[in-house]
Amino acid sequence: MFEAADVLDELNDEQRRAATHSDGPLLVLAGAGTGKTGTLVARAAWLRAQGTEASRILLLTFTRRAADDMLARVVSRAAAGPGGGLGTPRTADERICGGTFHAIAHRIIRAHAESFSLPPEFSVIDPADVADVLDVLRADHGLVGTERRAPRAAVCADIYTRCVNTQTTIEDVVAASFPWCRDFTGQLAGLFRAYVAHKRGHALVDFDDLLLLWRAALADPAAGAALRGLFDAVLVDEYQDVNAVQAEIVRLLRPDGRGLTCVGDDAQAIYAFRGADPGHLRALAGAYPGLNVIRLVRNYRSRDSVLRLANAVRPQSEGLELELTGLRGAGAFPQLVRCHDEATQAREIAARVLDAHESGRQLRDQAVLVRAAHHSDVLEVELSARGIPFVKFGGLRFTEAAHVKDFLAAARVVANPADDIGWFRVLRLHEGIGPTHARRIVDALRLADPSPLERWPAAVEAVPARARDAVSATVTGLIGAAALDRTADKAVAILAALVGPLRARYPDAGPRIADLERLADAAASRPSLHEALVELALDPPVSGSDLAGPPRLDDDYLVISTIHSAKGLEWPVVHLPHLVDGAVPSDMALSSRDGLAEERRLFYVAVTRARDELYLYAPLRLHHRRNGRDDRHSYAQVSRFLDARAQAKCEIVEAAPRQPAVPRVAQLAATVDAALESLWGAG
DNA sequence: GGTAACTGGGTTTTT
DNA sequence: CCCAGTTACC
Repeated sequence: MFEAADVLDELNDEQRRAATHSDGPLLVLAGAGTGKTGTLVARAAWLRAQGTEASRILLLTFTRRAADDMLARVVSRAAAGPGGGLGTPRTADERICGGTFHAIAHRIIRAHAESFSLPPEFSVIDPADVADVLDVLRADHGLVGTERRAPRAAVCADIYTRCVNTQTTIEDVVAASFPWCRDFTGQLAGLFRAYVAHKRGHALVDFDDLLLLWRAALADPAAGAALRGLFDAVLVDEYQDVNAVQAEIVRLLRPDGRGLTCVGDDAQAIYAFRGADPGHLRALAGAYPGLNVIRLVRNYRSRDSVLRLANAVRPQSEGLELELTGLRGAGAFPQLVRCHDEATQAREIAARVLDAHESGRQLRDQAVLVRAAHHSDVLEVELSARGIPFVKFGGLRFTEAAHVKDFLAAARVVANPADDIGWFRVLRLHEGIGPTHARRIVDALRLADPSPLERWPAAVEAVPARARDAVSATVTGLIGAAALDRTADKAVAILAALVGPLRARYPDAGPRIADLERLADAAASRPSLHEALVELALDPPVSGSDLAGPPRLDDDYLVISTIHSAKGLEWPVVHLPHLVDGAVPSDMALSSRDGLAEERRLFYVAVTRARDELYLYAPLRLHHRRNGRDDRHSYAQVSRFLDARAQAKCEIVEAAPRQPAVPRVAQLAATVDAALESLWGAG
């Protein structure tokens, strides 16, 4: 049914050794652009050719996009031969089980909710919801700012998730990463206990719980054997970005290492801030004595000129050294454009984007990669002014927009009436309902007891008179939605229930409601509202245009992305702005050694996204919004990562500010004021 | 007492 | 743009 030979023919020797490695544990150290994805796809294909059923191969990836990409490639090779097949598989046994750790964990937990004694209607809450829960509980635990400033809810949530993902005690996490919260360690412990109890009482599951529950089920003597037995082979991509819990899940899935393949590159570890630790990659050799290590160093992506800079920037790491060798010829030197200020930088980028476009590149062959989402603000204005279309990835997400959160909260209430955070948000949407009233109403519903919806007629007494009609209408609408069967009908009914309060709340309600109509459409195609909600929480649309439907093939636009979101991707032309200390590396990371090391890896990831042309920009005068007038700008240094050795691999260009076309006029405002004075008359 | 409206200061990266 | 803190209204 399937020819592995075709796939293997396209591989080099090391790749083929990795793809056809027999049974024991395998670690593939794959530098950037060395064909890691192709190798993993080939390995999955080879395993199938050896007789492993597709559904018994588990592929764990870092993003949903990476999983879909690889699954499609495996299938297209099997179903349509090399190069063919755009469709996704329809038959279950053709399908490899693939996704992020969180998505797979969710799938397993949802399927076995009863075995894990979870209510089947449990809600999955995102980090913002976690902060909302903590914000409510905070008051009971001596964490409201009175004499000394207590950590805010979002900070508490960060500490909590850090403890979980690194499996470290509060004392150690606070001491290492949140020293200003040291005085509150005791209160935080109480808060976290209450938070866990609250989640269990209201059928809430957060992102961390998904991993913890999967791990606990795997560690259970009875359930573990059954869950392990679901798979014969486990392939893990981007292993340098796993956290302690994920590493243990992998261990529990393949305790003896048979059928385990991990792929990673510790120079590309960029998720320490959320508990990932490339130490788990290095620890694999100790965990599996028979571990086979294969290095991929032949780079198929970038020109030598780009690779020379990449190698100069790449951090050194003990034991896992790796120097990339190019195969695509020399290429032009990367340009380092020293810009007078940010406006100059924006003009220089726009000019080079247009140059490349005129010499035959499509806009979508180019990307601008930034450290922080707001780094492209000035550029976006410049691009709009010049009529250059662009799409932005990363940064603020569609699901973080207020009205989207409102809709998701209402949908969660319908799916899981015990979801107090959802109730809270829906109630507060109404005029005249603040935190206190919302809490009273939620208390009156007694969500922890069975069937809170039936208690609504009594709870309505807790609504202040002037808001009663509006709130009643909304809740009645939601109760009606809960009674419907089809997902599509539910979604429509939920939106209908919200239209009134949304119009009252938002002056620009029209476009917001239009957004939600598309969201309701998207949710309607899912088998259940539950699945739709979790998919949205776990894998939110990355840009507002995502829900507008697939982009037309003739649409051409420049990509703007955070470096984090650009991981694993490549473009023929890459522009890297803001290469000054304070931005790259971020000033948030300057104080710690580890932080700085991660920033360097991030820069390495950015540089290695480029295939042919790489442009680096350093705006040397930055504006600041300060209260004082004197302090309008400061001077920046070219990023410390672009030291003399790295700059030697670049062509250096000076970009001066545009000369003003009109001569400077002194005291212009004084002239105007004097003219105005004549209007006020002689007093 | 509880809410809305205003103001001033701050902003990393994401499953 | 979003949050916290303050003030002014019901």
